[in-house]
Amino acid sequence: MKTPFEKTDGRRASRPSFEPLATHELELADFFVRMAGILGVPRSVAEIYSLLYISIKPLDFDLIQGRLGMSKGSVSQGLKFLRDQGMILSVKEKGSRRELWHPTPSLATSLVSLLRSQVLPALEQSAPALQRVLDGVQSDNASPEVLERLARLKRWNSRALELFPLLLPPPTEA
Amino acid sequence: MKTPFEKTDGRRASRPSFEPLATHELELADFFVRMAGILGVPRSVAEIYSLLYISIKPLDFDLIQGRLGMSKGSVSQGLKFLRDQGMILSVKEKGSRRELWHPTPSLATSLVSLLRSQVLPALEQSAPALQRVLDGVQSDNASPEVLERLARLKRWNSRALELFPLLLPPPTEA
DNA sequence: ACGTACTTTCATTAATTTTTGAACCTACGC
DNA sequence: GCGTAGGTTCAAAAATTAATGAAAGTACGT
Repeated sequence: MKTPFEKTDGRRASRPSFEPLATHELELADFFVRMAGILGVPRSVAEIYSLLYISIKPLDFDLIQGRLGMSKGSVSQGLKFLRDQGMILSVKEKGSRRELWHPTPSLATSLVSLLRSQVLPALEQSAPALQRVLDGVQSDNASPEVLERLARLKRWNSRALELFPLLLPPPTEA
Repeated sequence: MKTPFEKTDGRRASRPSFEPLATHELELADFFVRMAGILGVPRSVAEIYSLLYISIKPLDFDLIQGRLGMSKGSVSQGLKFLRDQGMILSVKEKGSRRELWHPTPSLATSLVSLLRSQVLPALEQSAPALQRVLDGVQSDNASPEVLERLARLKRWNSRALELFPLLLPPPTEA
C-alpha cells in the first residue's frame, strides 16, 4: 500500500502540505479578482487563473486545491469554466492520468471570448425586443422625443451586433 | 383639505393606484436590466431608468414607486445612483418641492461614465501592484516566460490607463 | 419660524450567488 | 477485467448583495 504524500521527515503519511501564497502571488490574485469582478466572474475562478498565470510549470488539480485552500468542487468548476472559455489548456505527463494546467498564450483572446459570451446573447435577444417596444410605443402615446430615443437605442444595438463579430472573431485559433 | 389621490369611486381617500406596466414597457425594462446586469448594476436601478427612458414627461418619486411596485428605499437609492452617474436630471414645477426626473440626453455619455466608475479604480490600483508582482517574481524563481507574461500584463494596464481619459473624458458636459 | 411634504438613511430581511464536500462516475494503468 | 486515481456532480451551507420600510432628516411653501 502506497502512502500518496510521504512527508520528508518520514514520520507519518498525512495530508500533503502546500506553500501558502507568497506576497506577490496574493497581489496578482487581487488584480485578477478585481478584473474578474467587473465581468461577474467569481473570485475562486480568478484565483485559479492567477495561480496558473504566475506559475513556471503547468499545475495539477491537487496543487491548485492545496495552495489556494479551496474545495474540490470549486477547483473542478473553476477549471471547467476556464477551459470552456478557452483560457487554459492541459497537458499530461505520460504514464499519469493527471492533467496539468497552464494558461493559453493569449490572454487578450481569452478576455475577448469572455466578453463575447457575456454581451453577445444580450445584444441578440435585444434586437427584436427593441423593435417590439418601438411598435408598442407608436400605437400607444407616441411622442417624437421618446420615439427618437428608442430609435437611437435600436440603432446602437444593431451597430454593436454588426461590429462584434469583426472585433471579436469567434474561437478559431490556438 | 385636499386628498391627493381620490379613488374614482369616491368612497375613501386611499393609496393611489398606478397603471401596471404595459407589455412594451416590460420589454424595455428587460433590455435595460440585461444590459445593466453585465455591468453589475442592480435590477431596480435598471427598471427605474427604463421607466424614465420611455416616459414622455419627467416622473416623480411616487409615480416611479407606484408603477414599479418597489419600496421607497429602493427608489431613493436607485435615483441617487443614476443621479451620481449623471444618467438622470431633475426639474421642478414651481410651487412644488417635488422633483421630476428624466434621462439625460446622451445615453452614450451616461454609459461611459458608468464604465469609468467601474473600471478606472481597478486599473489605477493595479499599476503599482503589478510592478510589485514583477519585483517579487524576479527575486523569486524567475522564469523568462512568466516574466514576459507579467510584463505584458503591465504594459496592457498602462496603455489602458493612458487611453481611458482620451476615450472617456471626465464629466464635463450637460 | 412652522409644519409637513418630500426624501434619505440604515438596520433588518429577502434573494441571489458562491462554495463546500460527500457521493458518484469513469477510464487508465496494472 | 479490476481497483482506484483523478475528476465531476449537485444538494445543502455560507457568503454576498439587493430590497424593504420605519424612523429620521431637510427645506420649502405658507
